[in-house]
Amino acid sequence: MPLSSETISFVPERASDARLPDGRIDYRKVLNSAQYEAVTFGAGPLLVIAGAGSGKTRTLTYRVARLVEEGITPSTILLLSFTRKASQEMLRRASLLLDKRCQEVSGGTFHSFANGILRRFANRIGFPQGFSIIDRADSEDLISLIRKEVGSADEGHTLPRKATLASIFSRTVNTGINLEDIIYEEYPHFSAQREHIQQIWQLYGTRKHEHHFLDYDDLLVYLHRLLREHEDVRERLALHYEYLMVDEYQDTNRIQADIVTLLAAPRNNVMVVGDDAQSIYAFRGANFKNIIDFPNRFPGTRIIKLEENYRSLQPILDVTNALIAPAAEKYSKHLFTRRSGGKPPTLVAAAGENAQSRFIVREIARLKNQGLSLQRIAVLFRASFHSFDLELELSRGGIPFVKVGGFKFSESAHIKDVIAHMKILASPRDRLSWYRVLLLVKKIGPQSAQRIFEAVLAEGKGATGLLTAKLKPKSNPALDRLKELITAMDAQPGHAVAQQGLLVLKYYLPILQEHYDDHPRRIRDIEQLISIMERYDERLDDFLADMALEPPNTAISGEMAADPVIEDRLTLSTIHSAKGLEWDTVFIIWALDGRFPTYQSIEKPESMEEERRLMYVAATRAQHQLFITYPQEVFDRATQSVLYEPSRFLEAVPADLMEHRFFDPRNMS
DNA sequence: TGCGGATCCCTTTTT
DNA sequence: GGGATCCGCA
Repeated sequence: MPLSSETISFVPERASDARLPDGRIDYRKVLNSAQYEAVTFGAGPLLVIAGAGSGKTRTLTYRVARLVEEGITPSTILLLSFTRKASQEMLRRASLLLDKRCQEVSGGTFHSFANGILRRFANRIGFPQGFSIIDRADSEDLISLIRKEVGSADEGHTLPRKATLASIFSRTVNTGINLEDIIYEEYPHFSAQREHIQQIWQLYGTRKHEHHFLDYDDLLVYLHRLLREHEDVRERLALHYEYLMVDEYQDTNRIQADIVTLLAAPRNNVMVVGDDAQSIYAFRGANFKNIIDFPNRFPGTRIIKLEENYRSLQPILDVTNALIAPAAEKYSKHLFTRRSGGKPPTLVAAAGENAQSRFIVREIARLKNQGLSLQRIAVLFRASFHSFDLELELSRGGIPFVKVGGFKFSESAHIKDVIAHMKILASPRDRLSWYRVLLLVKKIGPQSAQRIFEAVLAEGKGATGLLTAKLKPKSNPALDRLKELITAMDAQPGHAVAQQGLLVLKYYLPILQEHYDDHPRRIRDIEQLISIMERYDERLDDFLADMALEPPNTAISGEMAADPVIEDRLTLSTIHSAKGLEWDTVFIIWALDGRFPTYQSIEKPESMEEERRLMYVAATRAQHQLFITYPQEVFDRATQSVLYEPSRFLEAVPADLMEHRFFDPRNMS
């Protein structure tokens, strides 16, 4: 588990410190005046602008405790946050403050909340037999099938790749801008193909509907539609949820803001918390103007600013304030701290990529010798692949780490393969999963897969239809093995999820060994997946929904990362996945112009603003020590150019606020 | 029709 | 360095 030190440093107040004589929590004593005001705010709309490290989580936690303490029924409080982990953590802390009633507070991500509601009202949205959630990879696979059908009849032009198509589609859904305009504005090089793209888009919608698939965006779209078009449902929900709280409001998109508005009316007991300076999800349709517009949506909004920073020492805060100063943000804040002392952050120019990695390894070894535990250190980067070289050096140096963000465990081919076998039992009409399963069988290619799928469908008996369907090549030993698997899984008493997983593993093992040289590692991954399955008993649908909505966010790579015995590990994380967390010591690597900011964003002013906020988010994770490093000269394949300038965002930081160093392992002893 | 090999492309962040 | 695509062979 990627433990942030925040998890560790949160010490629930000792009863004697934090209680009034009558045993109630003494909020005034443990909160500053702005936090206190937010926590004790009564009814109506409330906007809390919470600067980095200003006790945002603390404020939400105490507010939950306070509402429950006042007698509000916990399940009528709805806490929407960015990750399920974040909301669980808040409820856990609230429980420590008050009691376990806080665990009954409703909460989760927008997507998981939507999933729950839509399952209850599936008949209202046209899916009386339910639906399955497809993740980004599934959605790309579906798009890819359609893409092949539509083909590109035009001479010389090629259609965008599946991933690009998926991004275009998601963008139009989440921003509400129509497809043509998205293409013209953001993908002008595909303008000539816009009619084909439009066609794929329409077919994608039809196919999803036929298969009862909802992709991530659909969860929000259908929830929105449900609330808008079924007033009785909206009213029921709005009456049920007396108090709404939304964390990280700066990262919501238009649909999410509308959902909040619909759920809140007419009481409008809605509290949103966020920081416009930390908005980093515009690429997925988030619009930080939501937070600016909140008071317009909810007239009479009380605005509270949390401006005292409890996280970072003054020298770090000086640097982060300088980093964000040039940003065109709307809610101005003046972050200050009473935590003086500490050294200025260090800016390190390394001789090259590997020198940068070696610097990190050397520095971390030094910190560890000084007694700092690895759990309290993180290395942050813009893109997942930026840590590859460092991962090798860390392994070589014997420093255990966990990597968060980027490619996920659940996205790797072998995990998807195993899950596809479970899915064909749960939803036998799922074409994607059938194709995936069938293509793994020897001698079966796309043509046969399609025929077999149609034949099974025609049997109308679920996955076991494969046993009776008449298939062309009469004998195929490999296919017979698949039939045996389906028989065995179907015969599983009660269909215990983990038992089915074990059957799949046994069947899949030879395929895995043939396909991958690194099968031992992949087998371990699957075993880990099976241990996750054990938590679900016989609830296969829940398991599959959770794998799509809340997959484990840690990427497994390398021996060190996979060893469960080692507790104290360094965290490697994308900046996006580090949001909301904090560590004693933070390293930001690849602060090199062209990498961070990425070369893709350099020509786009809005993207550059977002990159700047990312740098701000990264730097504000540090409590006591901050290192920013960049390799001095690197050849970049993508742009065919040499990158050598430090990140332009560093120009905003006066030279005397940082200590400047140069590192070349060849010149060191 | 399946499959392996060669070649040309682009390479971010996540629910 | 990986995916999409094309081509030739079984």
